[in-house]
Amino acid sequence: MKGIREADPSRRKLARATLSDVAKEAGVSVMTVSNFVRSKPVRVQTRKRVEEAIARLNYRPNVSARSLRLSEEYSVGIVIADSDPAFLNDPFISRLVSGLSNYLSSLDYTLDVQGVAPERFENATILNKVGNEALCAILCGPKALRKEQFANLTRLGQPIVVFQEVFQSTAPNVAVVSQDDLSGGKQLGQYLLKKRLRSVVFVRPALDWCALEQREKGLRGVFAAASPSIDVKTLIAPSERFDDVQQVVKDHLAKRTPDAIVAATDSMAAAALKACELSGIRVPKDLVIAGFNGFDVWRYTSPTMTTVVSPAYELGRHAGELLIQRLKTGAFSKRHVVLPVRLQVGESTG
Amino acid sequence: MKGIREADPSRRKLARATLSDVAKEAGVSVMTVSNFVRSKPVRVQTRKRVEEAIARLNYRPNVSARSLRLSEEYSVGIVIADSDPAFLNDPFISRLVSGLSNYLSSLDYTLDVQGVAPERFENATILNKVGNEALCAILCGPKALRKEQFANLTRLGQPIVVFQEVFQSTAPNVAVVSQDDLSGGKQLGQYLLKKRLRSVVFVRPALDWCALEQREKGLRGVFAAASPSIDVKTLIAPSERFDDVQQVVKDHLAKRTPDAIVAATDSMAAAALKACELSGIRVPKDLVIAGFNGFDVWRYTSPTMTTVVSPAYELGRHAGELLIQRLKTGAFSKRHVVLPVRLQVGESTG
DNA sequence: TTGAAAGCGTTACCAC
DNA sequence: GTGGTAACGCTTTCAA
Repeated sequence: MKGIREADPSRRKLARATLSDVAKEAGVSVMTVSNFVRSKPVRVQTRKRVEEAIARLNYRPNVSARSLRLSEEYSVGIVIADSDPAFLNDPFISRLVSGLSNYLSSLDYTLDVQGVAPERFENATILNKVGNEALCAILCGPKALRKEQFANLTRLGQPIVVFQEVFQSTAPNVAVVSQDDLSGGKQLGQYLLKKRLRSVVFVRPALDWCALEQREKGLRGVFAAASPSIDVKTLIAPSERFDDVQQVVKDHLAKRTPDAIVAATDSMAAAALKACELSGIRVPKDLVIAGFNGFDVWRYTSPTMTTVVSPAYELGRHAGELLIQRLKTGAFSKRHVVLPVRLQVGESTG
Repeated sequence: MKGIREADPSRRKLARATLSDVAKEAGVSVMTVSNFVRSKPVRVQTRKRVEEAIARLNYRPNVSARSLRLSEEYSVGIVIADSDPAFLNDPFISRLVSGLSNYLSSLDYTLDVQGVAPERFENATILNKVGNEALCAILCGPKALRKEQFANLTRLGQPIVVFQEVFQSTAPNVAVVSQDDLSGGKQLGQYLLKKRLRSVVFVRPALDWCALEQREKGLRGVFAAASPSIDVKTLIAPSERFDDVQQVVKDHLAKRTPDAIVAATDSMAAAALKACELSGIRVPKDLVIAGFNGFDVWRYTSPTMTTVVSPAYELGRHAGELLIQRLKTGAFSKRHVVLPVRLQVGESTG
């Protein structure tokens, strides 16, 4: 009988070569093979035989068995609450996940990705299996809901990093990683202040989203401190979808033309720009526009968009570092990390 | 002694409650708990005790142990070769992965995501461990390299779906899922034919990329068949980066102005549009522009972009279905799937 | 340097 | 309906 058991079509998985299959094939003991696989010293002569046997049998280690034995999973999960089924499509999220994934890969960790509708967050299967040593989460939805989800995450006991949240982590297993959206709002506000504006409209989606609050707060703070006469209005679009934003801005412009529109994200700013174009309002001549994120959208518009650049990739990478360190040392080195953002001036503000 | 062992900070992971911990706590056997967890019939009375014990101990099943026992991982991996570290940032990839992830989640499967530089593909850790029942892959780079990677993937023995590849799958464990880029090129060509063009420039990155070849082939085929007098040139940008494309198009426009520019993707088309703008060429009046993908970029430009819409999300979803069916039945129902694309006319072609 | 045995947490199988 | 036992593939421990 050969080392590999026959494939059984009724089984889900093809039977694969195991350590002992390789051992038999190479005429050595299991431990010798195991040592070889884990780069422990093995005599050159034996080493060669093992190497050949592995190649012949196409052996690859079974991570489940290894994990079970070591109580280490070498795997991290990320749950992303988003109302869009194409949750990775958000450039903030795609960059963040890329950064996290790359850092983990460099340490031979695996990243499990799962998106979930905000209201079904608790049902995400990734939360109900112990298969990851640690978790990351991006929450979404009304504050009360998020608070509950945050509390439930804490209760899981695993090391967890939550992105872009306002809540304080009360448990030693939870850390929060954010970008400085408050400062982003301030930076943009201070820049716009120089434009001697009298009226500003802040466009945001109806969705309760923590970063947006900070952006608006920073912006309003600057204007309020500088001059009480500047009129700052908030315009709420039914969603952050292009058409919704465009419509809401268009309707507003039909009534009056402000000096500036600041949108919660660049793509919303692009929608506002389109609305201006359709309303015959020239940007930046009649009206200036700015957004947040600084990913790619700012390049595509004409004029190019003034924006506040988000360090999304670094957010993911940073979370990875924090988590791995937590796993290695048993404690988070920091429980709250805030990365800086940076204003990038484009043509849309003159 | 309590059921849960003390946490040992030197260990990577907190010790968690096991089935037998719960069994002791509830005063029943391990099997009863196991049965309960897996929704097998358990007497109501016992059921309640188990339920409480689980809650008290915060028990969650250990997937490694389960996987080991069942030889089922309930996990699929995807390797994405990309020269950009923020590999998920490509909207085609982010949609594809979202579609795959959501389908798998709905069946309680997990998705492991790993990006890798094209030349380091073989080193991707996800390929060297058995921890996924099946794999998906997006290759990238010169054809010869991709062919070798394709062959190596085949050799892994796991069920595999490769996206957007030209190679025939010779092994029963490999399927290829693509979109009909050839037809996309043709559709766009046929539409442009009505514009009575005499000269067309196709802009593409230097990178060898299988979908692009098909798009160009489809496009050229239509023009060649319709009229040998139409001049079709290919303009190669050093990369698909915005600046690179913009520069290359600008340089070309300095020499001559074609009737149409077709770019390999919408973001490249946006770069071409910007180059026209800078060169004082009016779109679509002096020159028409079109791209491929139909994700979001087409909305942001002004004029909006004519494009060929890619079913990226469905590609991912379809691969998921194929893979799960393959795992269940032991054979792929189809070894080659091609999803249709669709022309979407915007303002950039008049 | 190599080998034998125990055990990680779970489930299939068979008794009761 | 419930419980005991063996086994999944691996690594740690201890002996040779």
